[in-house]
Amino acid sequence: MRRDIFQAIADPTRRAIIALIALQAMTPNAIAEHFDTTRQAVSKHLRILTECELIKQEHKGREIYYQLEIDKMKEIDKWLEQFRKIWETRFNQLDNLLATIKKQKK
Amino acid sequence: MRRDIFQAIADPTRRAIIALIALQAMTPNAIAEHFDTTRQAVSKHLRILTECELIKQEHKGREIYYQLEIDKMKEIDKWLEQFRKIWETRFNQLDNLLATIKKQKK
DNA sequence: AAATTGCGAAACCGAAAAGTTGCACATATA
DNA sequence: TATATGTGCAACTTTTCGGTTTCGCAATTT
Repeated sequence: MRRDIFQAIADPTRRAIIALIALQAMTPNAIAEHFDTTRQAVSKHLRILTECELIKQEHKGREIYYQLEIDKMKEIDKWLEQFRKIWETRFNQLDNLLATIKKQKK
Repeated sequence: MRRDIFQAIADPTRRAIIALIALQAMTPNAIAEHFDTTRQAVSKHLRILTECELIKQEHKGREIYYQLEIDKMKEIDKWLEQFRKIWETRFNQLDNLLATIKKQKK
């Protein structure tokens, strides 16, 4: 079982679950109500998300609330960093180009 | 065939390819040299990446250079935005908390 | 023109993933 | 204590995925 964040967010249902509990912690049943699949299927997604520590449980009596581990999401952001550098550089280059053109017009 | 960016970056080889050609456009053969798989396997990954427009081709004679569509990467960044808001808010809350404690000490 | 090179596409295979069904277990309620 | 509720887990099935092999085609090179 590969179990990294990127594989975890590859599934659209899991992305929806993440977005859902980002707003507020929810129980599996409550989460499942938002989807067309069975509770067990959702439960499986929750297990996968838990395994890669994107979410965590909080037991309250017989209910289990799942909440987002927002810090883990930063790892995706961290990976994006290398590309952000590139697109910012390109933007700056464009910026410089525009500045040069402006200067030439004077 | 689902073919979205998140599914595309789920595979570690594809992420490596993306990082590789982010630096400079490369041909399939050149890319394949960096991996332990066959050229055809890499070619398949390239097709998937092309289909979701994360990379694009540039034909030069019989060679095809693949280059990153950096703008498409921004879509991941865009998705992250909703969570960035959350972690920045939490950071500010922590900040406020610390400020309050500091004030109380006075 | 013939051989070589760079490449994509199709067919096939094994492994992994996603979903369903059925069950077990703990907590709460009657 | 018996029953209902909230949940996870294991077994099974179907689908998807990543890889290899084989082939075909176009652009070079000889």
